[in-house]
Amino acid sequence: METQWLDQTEREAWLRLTAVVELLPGVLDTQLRSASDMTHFEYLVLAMLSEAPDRTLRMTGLAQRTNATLPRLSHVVRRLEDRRLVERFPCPEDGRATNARLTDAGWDAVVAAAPGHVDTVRQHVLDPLTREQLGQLKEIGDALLSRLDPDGRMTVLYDPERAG
Amino acid sequence: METQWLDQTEREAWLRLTAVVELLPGVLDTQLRSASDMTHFEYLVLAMLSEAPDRTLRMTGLAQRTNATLPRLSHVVRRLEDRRLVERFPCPEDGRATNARLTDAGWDAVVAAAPGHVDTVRQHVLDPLTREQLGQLKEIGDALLSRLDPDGRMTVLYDPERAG
DNA sequence: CGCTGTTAGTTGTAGTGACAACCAAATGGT
DNA sequence: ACCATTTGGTTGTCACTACAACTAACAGCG
Repeated sequence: METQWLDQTEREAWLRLTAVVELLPGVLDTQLRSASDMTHFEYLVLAMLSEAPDRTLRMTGLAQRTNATLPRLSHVVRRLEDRRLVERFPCPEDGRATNARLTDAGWDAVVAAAPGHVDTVRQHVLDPLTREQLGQLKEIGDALLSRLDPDGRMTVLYDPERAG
Repeated sequence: METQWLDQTEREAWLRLTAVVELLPGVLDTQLRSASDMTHFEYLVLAMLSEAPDRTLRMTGLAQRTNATLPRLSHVVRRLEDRRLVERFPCPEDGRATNARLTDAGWDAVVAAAPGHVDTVRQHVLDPLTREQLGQLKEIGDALLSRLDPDGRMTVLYDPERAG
């Protein structure tokens, strides 16, 4: 079967998506690293913990919420533990599982980093889009994620608890 | 000044964008690496060269077309050169500049990799979107890139030569 | 010319992520 | 009860990227 090449519309959309995917992480990382001495991914980890009940989450759950693989998360959490921002302890209910909990220092770190990060997100992503485009972006994102992560294993998009 | 936190619409859009940005590179890398023994970024480099006149581009131009920094590109091109997919030679017109040219083996490699790559892009990105959403994605991408890369230094979006 | 500044690119090194191998606890069938 | 499988997580190694420092060549100006 012949490969179906991209027509102009497809090419235009694809070109821009790749550019965004290539450039956005760098912008986020640079800001957080210089302002708060942490990676965007580290920020995500801390932020997810900060919103969890008892500031505690199992590694697997944390991995889902941060779109990460378990090995990657394990390394990062160990480093965060070295910096006393997070602590790990075995899960009482399941001997295999490990819980990660945000320390007070970790809480302070997220609280300190959040405003600058949110500003960056506004400046580079939210502000340039119209209200209508935000809605479109959500729909497009859902469509893509249905293929990128069919089982929704990584992306916990709806959180009925919070979606008040 | 108080930080303006994200409302629900903003949060929904942002959450999905981060997930896509986090997951898409992995999908592309995995497919290309297993099928063609190359990174998505390496593929981009080879593909851009393959479309250039004389299959040759200056490092700076190549960096722009691949949304990369010069140091990063330099390392990657050296590795590609080790694999005989690319060759470098000093630019005759400008003693400072270096030209990168795709070798015949490099050409064969892109040609071999392209169909599988395009299929992956179709499956994971293009197919799940409607024609209308493709247009929206282009507009959204342009809006974001106007902030992520204001000078358009990295993103060479329009290529009048090819945009029949 | 010579000096200064800018542009083009390379290289060293330190930090991170991917992948595979591994271990331990739980589950399930017989 | 017992063994096989699955689940949850960690660790080691290797490859890649970012950042900074550096070199070489051009350009402008006195």
